[in-house]
Amino acid sequence: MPGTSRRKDQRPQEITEAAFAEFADNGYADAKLESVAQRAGISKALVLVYFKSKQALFKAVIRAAIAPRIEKLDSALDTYEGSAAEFLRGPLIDAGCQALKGPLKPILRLLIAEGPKHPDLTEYYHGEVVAKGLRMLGRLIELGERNGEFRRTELSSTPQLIVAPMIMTAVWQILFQKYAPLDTERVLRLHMDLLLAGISSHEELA
Amino acid sequence: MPGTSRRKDQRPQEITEAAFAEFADNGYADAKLESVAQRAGISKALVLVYFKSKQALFKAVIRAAIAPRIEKLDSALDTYEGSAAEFLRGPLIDAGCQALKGPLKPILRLLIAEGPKHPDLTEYYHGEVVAKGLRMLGRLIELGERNGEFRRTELSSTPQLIVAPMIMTAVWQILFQKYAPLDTERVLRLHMDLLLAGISSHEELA
Amino acid sequence: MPGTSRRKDQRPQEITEAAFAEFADNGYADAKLESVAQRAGISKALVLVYFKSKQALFKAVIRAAIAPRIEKLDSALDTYEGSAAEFLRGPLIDAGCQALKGPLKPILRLLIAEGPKHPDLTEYYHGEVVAKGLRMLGRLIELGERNGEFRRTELSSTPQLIVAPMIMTAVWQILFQKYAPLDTERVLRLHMDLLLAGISSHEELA
Amino acid sequence: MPGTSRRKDQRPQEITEAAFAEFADNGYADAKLESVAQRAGISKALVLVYFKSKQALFKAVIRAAIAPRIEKLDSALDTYEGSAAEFLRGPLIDAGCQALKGPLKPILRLLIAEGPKHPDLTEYYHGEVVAKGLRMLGRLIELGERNGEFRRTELSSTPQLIVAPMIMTAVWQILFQKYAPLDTERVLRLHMDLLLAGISSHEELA
DNA sequence: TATGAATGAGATTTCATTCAT
DNA sequence: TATGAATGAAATCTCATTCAT
Repeated sequence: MPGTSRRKDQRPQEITEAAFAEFADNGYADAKLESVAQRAGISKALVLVYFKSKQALFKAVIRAAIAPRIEKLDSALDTYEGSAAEFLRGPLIDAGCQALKGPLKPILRLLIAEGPKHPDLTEYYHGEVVAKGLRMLGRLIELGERNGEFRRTELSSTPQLIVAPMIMTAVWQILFQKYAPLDTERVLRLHMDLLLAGISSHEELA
Repeated sequence: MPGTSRRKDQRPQEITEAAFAEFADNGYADAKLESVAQRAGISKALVLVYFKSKQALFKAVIRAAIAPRIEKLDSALDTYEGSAAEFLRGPLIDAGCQALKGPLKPILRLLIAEGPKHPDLTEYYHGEVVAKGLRMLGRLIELGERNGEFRRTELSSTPQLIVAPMIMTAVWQILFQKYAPLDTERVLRLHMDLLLAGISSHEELA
Repeated sequence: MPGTSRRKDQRPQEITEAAFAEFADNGYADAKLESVAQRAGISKALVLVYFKSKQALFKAVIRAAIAPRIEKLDSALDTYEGSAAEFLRGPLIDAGCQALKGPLKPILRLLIAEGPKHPDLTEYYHGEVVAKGLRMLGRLIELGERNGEFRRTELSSTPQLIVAPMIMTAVWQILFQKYAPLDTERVLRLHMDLLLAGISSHEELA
Repeated sequence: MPGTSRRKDQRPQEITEAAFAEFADNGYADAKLESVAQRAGISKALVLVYFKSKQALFKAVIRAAIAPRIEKLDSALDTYEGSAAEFLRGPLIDAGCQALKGPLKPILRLLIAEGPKHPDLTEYYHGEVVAKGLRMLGRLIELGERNGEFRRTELSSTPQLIVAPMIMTAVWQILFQKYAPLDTERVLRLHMDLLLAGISSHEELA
């Protein structure tokens, strides 16, 4: 029954949420606008009123899923007080666990599958999320080095290594969680232990 | 073309190779049997004579791409003579670099994208390649611990951490290589340095 | 805008004008109510308040475009004083040129394209415009024959021949004006010269 | 039942013929591939195997309908022996009558309706058919003038006037044939009489 | 009157798959 | 074995039209 004139401004979000679920479940190609519409409780056509095409919807979904991460990152380190090591062990691992419980895996999966066809998406994701996050980590390591917490290594210029286990875990859980579960927190914590042991400047003194 | 090369037993391989290229270029959904046939220099219909369906072809492709990795792994460590650290720094990093130059990325991409729809594939991949490799790495670490090379850590029970940077690099290069290239060898080497520093039993004290 | 100009009775005309432009530009099938509404500065729904359907709008547009022609015709000859030949050379050619500068071409195009689906439209057009005009031309020729200006021919019963070049020119300009422009006035004038030469009663006697 | 492997080379023509009928009946926009397929006794999909899209099919149809006219034109005048006037009265009128019985009207209707959206089609039609035909007529008139059959007029540079009644008749029959039939041959013959009277160098006086 | 929101119906197009040869 | 010809099923997208406000 048309003309219900419902919350127009909620609709886009309702749709992207429904679409995110559909895309996450089935991947881009197997996602059907029909299903998206059903999940959102609306007609197929209305989806296309709000998003010009399936592709446009997809991009909107990815952006909408990514956007919230951006703000968190920005303020995370700035407001932090404490040693670099404590940050790595505390907030960073927490953030990693959160991400792995949240939509990181679907996003990663969708990006890996469809990214090569949508360079603008990967560029956006890299610029807005990844590069920023890595820069922050790089600065953190440098801080630790200047502090004397860490010895000088090349880690600050390759901060990807800090989060590599997070990516690995995501991939693992996407592929193998069913046959060989991997405990996120345990992995991240162990990695951080080893990494900190590897870069700390002096525990060997003791 | 060597004698029109129409021997029945070469065909399957010719087709899976063509199909691998097509799948790698376009992903599963956008791969067209027509293109596969063209790449293989045969007719679309013949593809389906050898492989009952697109899905069956896909599975065959993945298996064919994975199979060669299996044998390599098996013999790698057994025949090795030298310290655990040397193995990690030498053959392992080499293998990682090789994999990243070879078909690891396409395979990873295809598995991540389509894996959830083909549990048998991921199970197979896990059982035949991943689990074996990780077991080997676990044993290697234990060996080093018994050697006295490494201190006792939980690494041997979470050997994924050893290869996490390889996965991370693959993902990175799939997504961002265009905007922010990442040098495989440098990453793997740095990671190994830090990891070994983290687990070494620090004779450096002496 | 004169006082928001929202007087109910202007609306229909505003809409048919907008619609005429849209139909003329895109043809019936490719004309979109959305565009009509935009051109008229109103909402799509309001178009359908005034005209029950796209088809109804189309008919109204054609009628509105045709209507003004009717009156002109009626009085044209009645008030004319002078010889038949002078009328053909003067007012008639002028009218033809006017028509070809005005909406004759769009109307013709729309009628030809959509007419067969709307017999009532073509019937109306024929009855109200074409037949009347032709009857007038027939009477004019008869007048000239009685006058002695023209010899007796069958032209008076086939007055379409008098305006054939006008139709031809319209069609030509619709299709080929871009590649091979045709000068309206030159064509009509030449035709009239030849026609009058063909029917005049005796100048060859001299 | 697939695989019938019928006359592959007849199919394109079968399809264009079916499509011509469908387009002629319904116009481009209302023509449905489904109907075309039915008329051709094949499946919708097969139409698109032979013609990449509806538009491509349309163009092929127009070209196929036009092509045969081209050859006829070329040889028409060249082989003719006799006076210019005889040609105009004989073969030309015959050709006109033929055209009006044949597919001229549908082609004209389709071109008028869709031409503006397909400039390549109208350009092709103009170049291959119209311009050639008109050039021929122009030469014919000049011939007659040199013969002494005709007096010097501008007709040779505006030969469209010779065929204007043909176009007019086509348009008339498309629109009004039902309410006010127009006899093709009578119209063309009368026009030719008047035209020849208008341009003849009137030795008839003597 | 006027509109924004919503939908239903339908058409083109794509492609894996089948079958006769 | 090998293929060309053919099709069925499905999915995106378009748009006139409706309805509640």
